[in-house]
Amino acid sequence: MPRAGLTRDRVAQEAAVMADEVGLGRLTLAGLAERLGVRQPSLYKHIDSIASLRRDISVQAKRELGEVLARAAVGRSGADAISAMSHAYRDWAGRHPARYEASNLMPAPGDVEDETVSATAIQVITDVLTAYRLEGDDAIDAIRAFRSTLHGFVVYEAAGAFALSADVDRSFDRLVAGFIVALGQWNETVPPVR
Amino acid sequence: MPRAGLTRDRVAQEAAVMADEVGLGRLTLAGLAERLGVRQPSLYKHIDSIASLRRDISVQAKRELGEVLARAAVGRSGADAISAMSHAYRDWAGRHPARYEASNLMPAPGDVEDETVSATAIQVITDVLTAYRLEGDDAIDAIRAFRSTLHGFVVYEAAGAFALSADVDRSFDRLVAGFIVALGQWNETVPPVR
DNA sequence: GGTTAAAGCTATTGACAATAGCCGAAAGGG
DNA sequence: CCCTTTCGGCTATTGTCAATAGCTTTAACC
Repeated sequence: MPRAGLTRDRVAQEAAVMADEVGLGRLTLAGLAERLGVRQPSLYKHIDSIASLRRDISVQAKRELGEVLARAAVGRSGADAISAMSHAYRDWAGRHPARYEASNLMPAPGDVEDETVSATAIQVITDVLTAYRLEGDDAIDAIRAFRSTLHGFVVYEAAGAFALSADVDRSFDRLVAGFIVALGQWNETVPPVR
Repeated sequence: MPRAGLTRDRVAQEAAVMADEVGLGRLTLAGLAERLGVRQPSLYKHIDSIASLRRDISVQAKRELGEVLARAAVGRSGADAISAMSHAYRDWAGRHPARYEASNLMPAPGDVEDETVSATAIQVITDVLTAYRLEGDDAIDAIRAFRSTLHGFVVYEAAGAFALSADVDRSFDRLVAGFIVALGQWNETVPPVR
């Protein structure tokens, strides 16, 4: 029996491909092993557990998404950068549903690599919002709002929750435009103390 | 062996409670049966499958959420109603994480009860946005944006993704305030044709 | 070429959903 | 009030998972 030449990266890579095809929740070691031409227990020479495999997919996905966002924002600023980044985000999530889902898994406390790559991806967003001269908590609020807005839309779209006939592309354009409008008045939107 | 007096509703009710405690993905029939004082196979006298149980939780959750939203909006209109509904939404989701997750499951095609209760919950949102005199696709875009905004925030908050020190309540207030600002200029935010 | 670590394998376990088939409890009609 | 019938429990079992134990073979290095 010749060796299959697997590595931890190779296994995670194929796992991501399989997950995007069948869904992250339907990723099984038996199925993955078959794709890799190997028996199921053999995978444990390369992974610690299926949880650790999902973590590897997550780290890889965060890295990819961060790069996609950075590439979309390069050479642009302000509303232009936000719009470009938003569309790159939605596009990537749509083409890689399971990777996208995995990219939203929180790092385990103490997992430095995962924490680093997560922070790096978020930093791209932070940098783009900097053009609006937001600082401190104002900036944090804006980043949280931006991420929430994109995430909610992408999740609902992936779930097929936008069933009506209205054009989903147009809805997304308006969502982004609306967020940019809100951002332009961000300092005037501080709600009354409650 | 005296009868436990179970019904399909009673099982779904307890399942929702258990799911909120341990997570929807960790809901098991063994655990549920133990809570109900019954052996695991006995549950099949009341449910068809664990998928159908999740569907029952989903229907129940959609009904509850719809009622919560309707109650929050009653006697209010415009920005006031949107704000009240938003806070009721986040509050309910925070107190019932698994029910909330279940409430976002899509109805199976042809499941009339599920489709009805889903539509009813969304209708509450539609009614509130009506105050902004949005019609047709404009209204659909606004509803999609509103749902996306709330959902994204609630999901990230539940996942613990807002780890920084900044006050999450304040971030949510500003998110809602920002959406209301965007809504006020909704007709001016039609993006250029791309 | 011999040693050894790594990478594959079979066999097995334990958790889980699900099915089959039995048996006692409760409900209703004569 | 008993007899029948239905229905809600039960035990036993299966198939699919992830995961572990322990063996064998490959290939890398001296």
